[in-house]
Amino acid sequence: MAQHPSHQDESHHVGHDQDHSHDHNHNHCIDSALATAETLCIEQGQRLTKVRRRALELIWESHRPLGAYQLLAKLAEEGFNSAPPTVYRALDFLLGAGLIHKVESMNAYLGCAHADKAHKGYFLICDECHNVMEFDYQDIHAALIAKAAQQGFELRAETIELTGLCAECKATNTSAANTQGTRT
Amino acid sequence: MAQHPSHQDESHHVGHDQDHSHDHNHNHCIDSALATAETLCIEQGQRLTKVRRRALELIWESHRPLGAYQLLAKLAEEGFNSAPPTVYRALDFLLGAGLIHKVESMNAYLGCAHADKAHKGYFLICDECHNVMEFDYQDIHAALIAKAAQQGFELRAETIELTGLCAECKATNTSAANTQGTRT
DNA sequence: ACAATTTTGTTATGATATAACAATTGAATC
DNA sequence: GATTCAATTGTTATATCATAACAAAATTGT
Repeated sequence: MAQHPSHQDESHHVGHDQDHSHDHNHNHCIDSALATAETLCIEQGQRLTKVRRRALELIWESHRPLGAYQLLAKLAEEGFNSAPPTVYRALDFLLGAGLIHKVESMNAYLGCAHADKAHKGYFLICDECHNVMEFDYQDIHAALIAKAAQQGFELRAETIELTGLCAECKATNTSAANTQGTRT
Repeated sequence: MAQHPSHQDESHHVGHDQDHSHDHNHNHCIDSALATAETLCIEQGQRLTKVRRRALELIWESHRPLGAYQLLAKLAEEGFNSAPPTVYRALDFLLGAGLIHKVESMNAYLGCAHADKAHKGYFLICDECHNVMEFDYQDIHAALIAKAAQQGFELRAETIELTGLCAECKATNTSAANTQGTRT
């Protein structure tokens, strides 16, 4: 069900248009994500309609978290309806199915690298280049559940958004402006 | 500098208009927070002007995270300027000084219970009553720094927003609708 | 008082998201 | 195939959250 070999604490790099050779083939990610989505939806009797499917693809194709209106523009280019409810409905569906995350601090949407129903969204967000890396961390997950339970709180979803400076920007920043300034 | 005895992993309850007898005197929190704010600002040569000070008070007086426009309305009632930049400037200042947090998933603002410059915002947010409890957890903090460093990422700020069902709502929910439905 | 800086006032607009209701499509049954 | 019901999409309007840009006023240091 997961599109990556299931390491316990794996990380998934999102972004880096210019250089993802060190990473993996992003097209493979998209294909896997879509396949997973199909399976999940069928299993749950939900309909991955044209606009929902295409929205998911576009989100995956984007190398950064995608804003709702950015996504809407892309959909409109392809002949889909261009009114906001179109995109928000697709996003709601995909969020509900656990196929994407919302990065709250960016008001932007990102393919879920773990396609689970656990609603965990753990992100490293670079202040400079705005690339986002999703990570998983079972120990943290367990600790948070325990901490919540200790307060009598029943945990349903977790959002962790860590901001700072990514490795690339830390390197380039000291010498010159980084190469990832463009956004789209 | 902290307004609570400095437990390692303390929790601070925000909310519960009807019942905070089990908790502590909220007025004390406000007074302490304001005193801390004064001290911090003086130390750093920053000016806690009337509108900034009153904004901070109002945020603390609110028993739930306060939206920018809610705060703006309260300020306007008291004769402050009623245009959005007024409130966003105050919020920016208070955020920058580490005196408040933004709850990203609610677009709302909350007094920082630890008045530190570490920019940690760890929250338990109830889906039902929308009360928010801030907590601190040094082990998680350390683990996140380590995890980030492992990716070459230099951590600057942390946001953890955990949603689910609080103890009160878990109890009341099973029998009847909870008593905290109103939103100010 | 004067100049420099910070803060606030003011107008306008941008960006994100939802409400409400009509029209269409899909799926299940007759 | 026609009928019915539910889910999805279209459409218009509006709510909510946030910032740009520049003018006016207040504060600080000299």
